[in-house]
Amino acid sequence: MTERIITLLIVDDHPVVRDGLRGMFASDPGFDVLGEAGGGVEGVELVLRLDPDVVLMDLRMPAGGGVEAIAALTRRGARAKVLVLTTYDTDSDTIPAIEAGATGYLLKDAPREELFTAVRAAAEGRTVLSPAIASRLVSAVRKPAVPADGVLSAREREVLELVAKGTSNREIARELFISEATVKTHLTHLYAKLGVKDRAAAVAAAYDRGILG
Amino acid sequence: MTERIITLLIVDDHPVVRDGLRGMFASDPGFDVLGEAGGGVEGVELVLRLDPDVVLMDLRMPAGGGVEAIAALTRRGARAKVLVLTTYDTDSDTIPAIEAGATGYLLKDAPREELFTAVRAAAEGRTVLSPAIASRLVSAVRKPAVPADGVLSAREREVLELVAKGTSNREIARELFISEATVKTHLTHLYAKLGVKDRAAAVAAAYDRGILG
DNA sequence: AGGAGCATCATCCGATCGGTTGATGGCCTG
DNA sequence: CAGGCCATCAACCGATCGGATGATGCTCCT
Repeated sequence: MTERIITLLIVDDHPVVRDGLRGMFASDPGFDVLGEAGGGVEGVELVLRLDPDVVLMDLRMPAGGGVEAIAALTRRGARAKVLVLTTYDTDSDTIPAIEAGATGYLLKDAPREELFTAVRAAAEGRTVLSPAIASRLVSAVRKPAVPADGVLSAREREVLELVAKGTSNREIARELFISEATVKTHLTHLYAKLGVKDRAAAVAAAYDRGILG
Repeated sequence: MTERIITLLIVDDHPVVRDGLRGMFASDPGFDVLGEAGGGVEGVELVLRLDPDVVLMDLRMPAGGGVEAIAALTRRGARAKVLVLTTYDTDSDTIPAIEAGATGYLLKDAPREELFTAVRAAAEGRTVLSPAIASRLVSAVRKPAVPADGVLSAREREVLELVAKGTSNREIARELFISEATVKTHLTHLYAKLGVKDRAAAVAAAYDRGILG
């Protein structure tokens, strides 16, 4: 792998941040900042024109949101990898940004070396996530495990799974080698636990809480 | 934050790997390997008995799969953080492992220092993902954005939404200012479209296809 | 103009469900 | 060892559902 120079584009509404990043990357001959934009719309234009390897993108911007910009680039099949650089890890746009096609997601307080590493990784298409973001992602995926799933007993879950497949009580009984009465008992119990009154609502509640899915 | 010693448990079916890891961590006074297990079942037992800070867990094991072991620990509310250490990044158990409650996920070829860092991070509850795994996670999150419905008519969706809330046909009729007969017609139609035979299965199918949720 | 799809309504009936009450035995925890 | 949670079973009954069938009127597209 040849040590190519990585071309960059900086998109951030704060001139101070843009200058800071520009200076930082200028100090390393492995990078070349092609340009800057102060908003998402302008950023998309520049990306299409300058075709950088990596785009450092802020999310919160007045002139064209970062997420929309990322989505626009993804839609147009831009070659550039987008590395989100944001200030707050509490940002609610985290997941949307990643869904929109961001290659990485870092906090602005990341140390200089980490930033460099991340940009190189992004240029190669590798995913880079700061720990806080990784946690958030994991939580998003884990929605089934975390939210108190210990509510239903194993047997009750088993019955519920069959219910979700459209199985009748009698069939469930046969399937699980128990009597229909027992199936009904399990159902009444899990209705109470889920706070619903029929099987359809139970299935919905189970999906909402990640018990099914 | 006091620099506490981090206690470890190693779960892997290969003695060589166990020895290697043990030796590696023995060389650093910041870690204390409490024990080893050769399988998931044994691993769970040891975790409950020794109560380590971090568990290094292999996924592919003959005696009790890693994913099951992680799920078991999560279910029992074990304090230990699980750091998955596997050989292949193509492992299909990646997502399940994380869903089951793994705190981190690394490849075995990770450099020694990275491993140490990851263990310390895991001990603090921070999420650690190797790049390949991060990519996989991102893909998993990004996937659900695609699915389109369009199958059901607006009215049918409306009925289905109420069904998911446990509303009876009669109540749905009142709610939508139509007759109960009409509600049933909508239902039979949407059952056919979704390929199911009752309301519970319809709700499940709708969640699976992203029509509800 | 004609057909397709949608929304609306009606009736009838067997199948299924949900609620209730009551009971037995196993397992774990305090 | 008592009390709690779980799994199991029973019998009964009213409420609800699902299926079949047939019909009317609307809109959209061809």
